[in-house]
Amino acid sequence: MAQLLRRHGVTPTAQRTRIAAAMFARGMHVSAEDVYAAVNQETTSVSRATVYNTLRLLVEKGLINQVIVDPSKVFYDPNVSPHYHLYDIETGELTDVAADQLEIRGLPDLPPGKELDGVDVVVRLRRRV
Amino acid sequence: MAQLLRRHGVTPTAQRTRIAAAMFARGMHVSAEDVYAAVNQETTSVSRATVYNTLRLLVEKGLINQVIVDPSKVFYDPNVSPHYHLYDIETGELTDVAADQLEIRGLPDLPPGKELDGVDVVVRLRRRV
DNA sequence: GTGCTTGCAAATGCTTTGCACAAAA
DNA sequence: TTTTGTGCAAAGCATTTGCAAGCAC
Repeated sequence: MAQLLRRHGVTPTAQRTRIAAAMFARGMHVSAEDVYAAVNQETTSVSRATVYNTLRLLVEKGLINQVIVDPSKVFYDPNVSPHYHLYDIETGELTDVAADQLEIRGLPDLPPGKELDGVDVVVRLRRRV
Repeated sequence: MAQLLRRHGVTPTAQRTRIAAAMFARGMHVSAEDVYAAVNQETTSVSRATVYNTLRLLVEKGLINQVIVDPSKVFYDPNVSPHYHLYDIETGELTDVAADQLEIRGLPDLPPGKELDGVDVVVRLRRRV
């Protein structure tokens, strides 16, 4: 884990290593609060400030991604390969869909001077009525 | 405007009419704070609470949509026909793309007991380097 | 008159920041 | 030793809520 951090230009402190390990161990989409809870399961040893700072840093360095699907909080995703999301608007459950399953055609011409940063696709689900 | 509200099952009070009018007049994506400012340009006459309550109500009743692209605040969109978004991550500018320009294929099978609520597509742009 | 609406201010919840202390280079 | 990281508590912001007074039907 320390290797991975260093390879991405992040100094691997004890706290950062534990946070990154927690993210990749779950392999799932988690909120900052989830990470805070996971890292501090036994004893409280990593502060909220450090959790938030580190998550921001890991996003900057490309180790994880932000997922913006819920207006009330941000999710973090250790899967940085191209993929899309299923989001259950009732339970909050967030699931990956591999990018090669889904084909998008007809992307419009981009405005001049702009380039593509990425395409987010969120398929919203609800309980069948 | 009052007609429109009534047709959607919303009792058209003075405040709600002004809020809805402000939304549709701009025809653009706005935040709650933008609406609050627009409605109170001259004299302060609609409270924040009412702006937030009314926007929530208009979303419930299907007159407008929420757009979730920015982790720090929600945008509201008076365009409820199917369409996607271009989002400039640097300027915050949000632009519509008509749905018929873009084709999505290979949507995965939905989990049992769930149905589609909608598909959000956000094309993120950045300044070309 | 009864029930929905409004507005104020207070509360909430996620996230960021200031600053002193500790650890890394 | 000079820079970088950590933690606490406080601050910040968008949004929601409790409650009393006002309007709709």
